[in-house]
Amino acid sequence: MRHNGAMAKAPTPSGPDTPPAKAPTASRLRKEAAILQEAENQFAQFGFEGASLENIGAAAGISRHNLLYYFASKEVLYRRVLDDVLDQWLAGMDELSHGDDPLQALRAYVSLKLRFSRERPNGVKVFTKEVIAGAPRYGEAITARVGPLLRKEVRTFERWAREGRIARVNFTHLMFIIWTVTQAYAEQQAQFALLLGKPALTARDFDNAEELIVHLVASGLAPGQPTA
Amino acid sequence: MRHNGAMAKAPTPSGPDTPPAKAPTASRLRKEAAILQEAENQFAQFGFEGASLENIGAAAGISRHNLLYYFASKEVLYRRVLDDVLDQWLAGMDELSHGDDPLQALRAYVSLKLRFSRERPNGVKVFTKEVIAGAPRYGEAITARVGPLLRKEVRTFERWAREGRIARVNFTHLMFIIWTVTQAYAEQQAQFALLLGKPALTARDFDNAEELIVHLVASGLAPGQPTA
DNA sequence: GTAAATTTTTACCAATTGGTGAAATCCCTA
DNA sequence: TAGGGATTTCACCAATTGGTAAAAATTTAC
Repeated sequence: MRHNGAMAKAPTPSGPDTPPAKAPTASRLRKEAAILQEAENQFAQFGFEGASLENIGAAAGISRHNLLYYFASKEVLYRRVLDDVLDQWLAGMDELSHGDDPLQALRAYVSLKLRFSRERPNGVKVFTKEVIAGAPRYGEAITARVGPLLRKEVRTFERWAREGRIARVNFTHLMFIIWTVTQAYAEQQAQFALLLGKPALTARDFDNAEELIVHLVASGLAPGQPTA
Repeated sequence: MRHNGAMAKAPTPSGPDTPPAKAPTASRLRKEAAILQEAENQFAQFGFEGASLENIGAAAGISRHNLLYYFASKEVLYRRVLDDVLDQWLAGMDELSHGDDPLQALRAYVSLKLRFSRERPNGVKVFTKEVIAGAPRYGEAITARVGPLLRKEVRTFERWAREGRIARVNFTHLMFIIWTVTQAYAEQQAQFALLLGKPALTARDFDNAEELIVHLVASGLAPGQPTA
């Protein structure tokens, strides 16, 4: 049950293995951020095995050896990238339960998730590639960090259903579907753009997607329907 | 507008570059099939760059050099894997337009697509990884082969909408969403299983998914609604 | 049974991979 | 300006990468 999450981004101020543990300088943080960003790009395009530290370093303007000074290994770097993505996602999920109106909360969640897909597509891509590969390096974190929040979310849905505010469907799968669809607009951007005959997806395309997704979810959850 | 599709699986019996062009023996076909299958597995797990011909060959029981005798290069092998997947998908898509009842046709399509995801998850994974990477090696085929069928499909939906049999939504995005959701149950199997607390997805899970997906699509397309 | 074609193996290549350990350099503080 | 920690570079490693060319072995055809 190790946590291992991204909260470790701020180095633990004390620990058995890190005697003094000074605060990292601003320049160090800047450099780490630059590395993380390039790592996100490269991992997104080539996956864990396919990406090379050499290229990541070059894109960030430093040598591979220097990169290894900031991040002890490829895997450490990779995990940090995933931690960042998961942090943002989970923060958004937490807000879902807090809304009053179910559909309004769902719309806000879909909107948030789509915005993330639009603004940080590469983060989404790294995560999905990890999952596609069978989550060999991040399965633990998914179980430990996503699982509890998902169950909490499902309980909220079930409460709403008991109150007759939404129809009762399989809420776990509903969450799977919402995740999948919103993330697809990051992952599959290239394909969607090709098929729409344009060089890239526009804000308008994301709006269209949001409208349709919300419409599908809303009509599927409209109370007083044949329960699915 | 080269076609380049998988119909080339059966070697063209005559051509300017292949003087006699004999039919491949059964043993050769068997060996090629074995290689293709292992390639599908390895590409699914490691992506194009991450997978190695050495391992693919080993898994298929032959040496890398021998593999290179059957497939001239890594990229040729990769394309053949994708061709196979696309062939099956497009065949299923073609049937969509042929149904009489829109919802029945959609249900059949969702079911077919999910079955494919269940039976050949690795094929789906290879395709999605290619798309995530920006379709650098298969974009042409997507444009040339998927594009026309998608447009035809959308026209069918629009006809149904004109006839008042389904509500009018953005049908292009609807297809994107149906693709995405059905394929997710292949790609993200590992994550879904983790979050469901089981070692792997079962037939039952796929049934639940199908039920919910069809429910969402059906209620979203129910005629006489606020058009989205 | 021999010739021809198909298949497999061997030898080789230049480039790249992630990573270790030590040396050199830089920069801030006292 | 001297000391000391932080940072960068240098040298090196064993392993692996996709691919070519040719020789060897095997199968097929006559």
